[in-house]
Amino acid sequence: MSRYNFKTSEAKWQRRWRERRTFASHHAPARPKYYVLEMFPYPSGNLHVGHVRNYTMGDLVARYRRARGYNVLHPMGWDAFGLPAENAAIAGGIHPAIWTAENIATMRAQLERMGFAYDWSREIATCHPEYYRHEQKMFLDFLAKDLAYRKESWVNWDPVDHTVLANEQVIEGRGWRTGALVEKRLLAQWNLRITKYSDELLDALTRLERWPERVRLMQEHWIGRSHGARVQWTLTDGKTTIEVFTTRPDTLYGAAFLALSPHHPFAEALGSDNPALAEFIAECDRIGTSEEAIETAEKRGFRTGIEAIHPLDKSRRVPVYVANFVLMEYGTGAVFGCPAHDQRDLDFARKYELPVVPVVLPPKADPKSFAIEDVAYVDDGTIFNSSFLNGLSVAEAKRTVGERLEALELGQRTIAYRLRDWGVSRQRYWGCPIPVIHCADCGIVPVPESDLPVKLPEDVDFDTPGNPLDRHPSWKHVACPKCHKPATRETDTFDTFFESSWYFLRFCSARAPTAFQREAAEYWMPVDQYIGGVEHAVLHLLYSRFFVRALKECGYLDLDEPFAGLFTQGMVCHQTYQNAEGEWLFPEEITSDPAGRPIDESGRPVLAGRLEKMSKSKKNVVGLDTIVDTYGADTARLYLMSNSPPERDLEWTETGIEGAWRQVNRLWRMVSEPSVVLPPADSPMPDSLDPALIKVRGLIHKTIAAVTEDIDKFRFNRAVARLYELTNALEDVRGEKLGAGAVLREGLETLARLLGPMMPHLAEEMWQELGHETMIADTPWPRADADLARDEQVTIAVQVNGKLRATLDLPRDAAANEVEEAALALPQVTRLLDGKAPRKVVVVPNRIVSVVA
RNA sequence: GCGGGCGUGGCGAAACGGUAGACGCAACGGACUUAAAAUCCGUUCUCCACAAGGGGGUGAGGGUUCGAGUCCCUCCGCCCGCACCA
Repeated sequence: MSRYNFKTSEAKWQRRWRERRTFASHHAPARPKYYVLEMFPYPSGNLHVGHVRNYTMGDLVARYRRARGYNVLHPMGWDAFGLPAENAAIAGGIHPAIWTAENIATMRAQLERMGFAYDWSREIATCHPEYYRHEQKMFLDFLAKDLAYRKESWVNWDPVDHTVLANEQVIEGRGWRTGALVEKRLLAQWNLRITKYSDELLDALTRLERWPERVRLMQEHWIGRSHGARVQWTLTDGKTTIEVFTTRPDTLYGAAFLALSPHHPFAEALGSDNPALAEFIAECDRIGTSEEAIETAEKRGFRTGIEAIHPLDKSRRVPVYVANFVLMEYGTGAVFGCPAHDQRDLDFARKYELPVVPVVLPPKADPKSFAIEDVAYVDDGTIFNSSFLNGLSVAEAKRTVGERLEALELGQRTIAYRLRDWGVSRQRYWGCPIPVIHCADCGIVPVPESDLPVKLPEDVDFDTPGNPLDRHPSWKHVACPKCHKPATRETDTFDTFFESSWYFLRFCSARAPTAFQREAAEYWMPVDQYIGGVEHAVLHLLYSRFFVRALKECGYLDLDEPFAGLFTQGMVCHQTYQNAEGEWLFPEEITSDPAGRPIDESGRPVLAGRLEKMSKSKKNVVGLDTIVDTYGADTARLYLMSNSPPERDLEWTETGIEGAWRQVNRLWRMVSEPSVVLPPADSPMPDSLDPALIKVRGLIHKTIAAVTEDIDKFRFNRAVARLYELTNALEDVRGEKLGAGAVLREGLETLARLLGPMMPHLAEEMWQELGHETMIADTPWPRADADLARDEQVTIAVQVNGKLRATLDLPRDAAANEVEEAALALPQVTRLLDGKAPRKVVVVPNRIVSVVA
């Protein structure tokens, strides 16, 4: 019984693909192209099983499309800037560039061992000046087009990483990498004007038909377009006007107060001569970052003593508060409160004993008795208590009041967005330098293009916290390009999402002297199939969509969207173990006591924890090298594609990978020790076959059709099941039947070709063993013969009153009346009909007969 | 709170509105073996029955339909995203 020798086989085919440059892709405008891309990895040190699942899917698609005749681009590179490299430098004294390069070498070798069909000639690493120089140029172009600007603003500060974070990088008030509570800091930093494209980024989502609905919804919500109105309120001091934004101008007559953000300019101005208010504002900032505030989120206000005059009824006054829940960054930083129709305003009004006047009457409610208790009424109804708006619906009132405000020049209808500009400055070393110079006389001066790239200095020290670029003895001191007087470089570097926002363009012409060659990009783009984790649903995917728009505006290329098709795969999970103290344990640390209960090395009981995403901290990581050493790349690839739908999480189990290994050996045995003598390759199929073999041939062609459809629809787990089914059927092909060898050969060759994208080494080995000189990688995808795939006999279910009572085996496409007759003649049916005629009979051709007694 | 998704055997899961549980894992029984591994054959939703056969079954309840895991309504549970966005 021979075992498949994956070690020699996998190395052999990897070498052959490499030597023949099988997967190098070439610009060929006449051919249909297909660009497959997996989100490129951060070179953290080792590839993990989750990466491999992602890349196996991409590789499967790439090889499949190649077999289908497409000119495929399938590149790989490294998202090489980032904090872990810098942290390694701080902890271990190794330079980030060296740490990164070593990790890349390790991970590239791991990718090669998996046999992925990448065009390695296009490999890029974003930390190379040959890469990042181009984004420095882009930034200068953005500056020229006013798509980049510098602004002092309240930013998210991660106290662990000592850097600013973008809004998208703050999850539940914590830094996305460190989990540390984010603080608010007032800093000048560079922003990219993503909000310029708010409408376009939102509206174009509907055209991204091959994106998951959920990702589109997340982006839609993130952009957060709200229709409303701006309304001017004059204060009783007679000189100040406060503008508020509202989505409910129809409730203007229900206004009970005005609330300003603590950072609203007028609030700050009042605070400067009111110590109590200044203290309140300071407190808001303090509490705003504490854990307690995020959990309790108590609404608090400071009554300024000033009143605002109702814009549509000068006789009415409402108090003006400074309130902790009003955000300066959204709308105008000021709101009017209508307690009857907004829950938060109601809570605030109850706390400060403000009047609650309903202005929207629910359907069928009595205007005399309707009152708000603890719950604000937020649904549609009829406007009342509202002067000229009385009797209108909410929608009508919004329009009418909008028109009136505009006529009186007291406001206008407008749109507000949740999306804010993307802050890209990071106070760290291991990133792309921002190519500007600060000059005392000339202000901010862009680095001249001829001076690009601004390279990172190599001689930096990490002994003290903070940004090493800032304290480097010489790097930042330069002459101002304009006036030539001493000036300093910007020492912030770009957010690393800057690099990943355009790498897919660089791959189109990875060695071009410019960022990319326009014709190459316009040929290959957009990416036809992009594959990665859902964690980038707003971050990377939104930034990239913005980038292609910004680059288009700067004249780089004509492209609307970067990714035509997107697939977000699930995570790979694994069993975890914890002891009574909640400490995570490695599986090797666990033994069992005499009663068979799991215990740790010191005899304490162990709890089998829940399935968790593999992570070092939870000690449930399965090492990729161990898997490949034990079972080979194809077995790992097969297991990762089987058992779970690709979008769902996959549980890693030892028994599961062993099952895949059994299948690999079964397939190998079927070709190396076939149960029947096979005719030579390319022999014709005999004219007559045993009926059982005709069925097997039918299955072969059904499998081709089904696997093709499954791969097209990203149902890899079903494709695997289909292939197992065919394998099971081929195992039953025995020599005594007429034509067995020829059918078995057809079946095995089909299997090898269908397995090609999934288990490429084994497929090549099978193909060679079957006597072929060619490679599967160069063999077209098999075609299903529809005539062969069609069954001549079909099994038809017979239901009586909705219950299955019998089945009928009949020739395919039998006439409906014959099928009905046959069904009604069945004893199981006549018994239930009890001599009576059926009330109704429904015949679905080749499927079912439904009899109603 | 708002938005979205999902509930099917012991487990991962299949199922154009048409024979629920394909395929795999695990388990059990058997063959081969001195033995084990590997391999092969068989059983495995559940209940009644020796069997033939029959009843029940896709989170719960209702509805549409000749026919519902699938469509509609109500509820329960789990997961994810956003969260003071005015």
